[in-house]
Amino acid sequence: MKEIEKTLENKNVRPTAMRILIYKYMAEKEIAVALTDIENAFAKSDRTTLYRTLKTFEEKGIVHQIDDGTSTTKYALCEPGCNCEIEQDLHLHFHCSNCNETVCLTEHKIPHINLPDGYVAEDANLVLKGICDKCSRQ
Amino acid sequence: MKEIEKTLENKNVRPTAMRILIYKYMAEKEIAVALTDIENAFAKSDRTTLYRTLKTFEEKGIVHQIDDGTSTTKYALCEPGCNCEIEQDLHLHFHCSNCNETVCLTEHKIPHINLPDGYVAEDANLVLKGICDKCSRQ
DNA sequence: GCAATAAATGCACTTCTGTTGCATCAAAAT
DNA sequence: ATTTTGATGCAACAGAAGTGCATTTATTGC
Ligand SMILES: [Mn+2]
Ligand SMILES: [Mn+2]
Ligand SMILES: [Zn+2]
Ligand SMILES: [Zn+2]
Repeated sequence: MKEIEKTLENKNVRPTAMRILIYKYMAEKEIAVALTDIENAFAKSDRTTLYRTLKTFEEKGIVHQIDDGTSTTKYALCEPGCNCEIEQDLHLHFHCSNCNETVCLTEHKIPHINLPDGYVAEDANLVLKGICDKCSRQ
Repeated sequence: MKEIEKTLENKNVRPTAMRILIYKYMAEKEIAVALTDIENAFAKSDRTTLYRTLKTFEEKGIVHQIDDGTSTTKYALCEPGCNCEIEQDLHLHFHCSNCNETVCLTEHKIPHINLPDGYVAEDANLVLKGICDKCSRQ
């Protein structure tokens, strides 16, 4: 608990009760979560607050946004040592079409791509879809 | 015009007036288009019809859907010879953060990725974001 | 501690995109 | 010509994202 407070403070985010709860929630899940997931997890919560909390977390490099191809944006805690604010950590993401969960594969970086002349890449998003390890082992 | 009719018929899609217009519109643009783009291009058009037309086109392998990370789904005509219905053509897409246009880079296939044990990939989406050739030459 | 100030939260409401149900219209088959 | 099928148009809905403003809570300077 004190741990989380310190983490937030280190990132210049005031550790309010709600923020600590959200951080804790995300830390316990190993999968990426949507705004609605958090909303459902905390009955007594306001969507806007959660929304703005995630936005703040993202701006301060505490979480990163994931576009997994479903229509809902997901979020996941950044790895310790990740410097999202400064430069993107271009790892890939996996979305399971069976359990609908999305995970960060932080060890798997997006390979460098040679683009046609004139194109300058600044960011990249690679999402693989299929069956995740949990689902395939059943 | 007759060309388009034949193309549609070959894909088992009845060449109605609206469908021919939509196909023509997409063929003239070299960039991926959103439902709203088509809607705006044809004053006298109904969103639902356009929506269902794109859906039909996709099912019949005439267009493919593109998730470029903006909140709106884009569509682009499939290359002649592309067999989307049977197996995905996993080329990459480029989204320009300056002009906001998305293009297919059909020559650039998504590289094979080695996944951790248990993960089975069936589909992949790779979008590069940055400055496109048109914008970088200015 | 207390007033002034700034930040965080909660509520209401809006916009945008995608989607469905159902009635109507047009085309194809018998 | 009648039946049947497919396409279109209107209306309404759902989900996610985002904004404005009032209120509450925390922080700062005195
Ligand atoms: Mn991630
Ligand atoms: Mn494409
Ligand atoms: Zn799974
Ligand atoms: Zn551009």
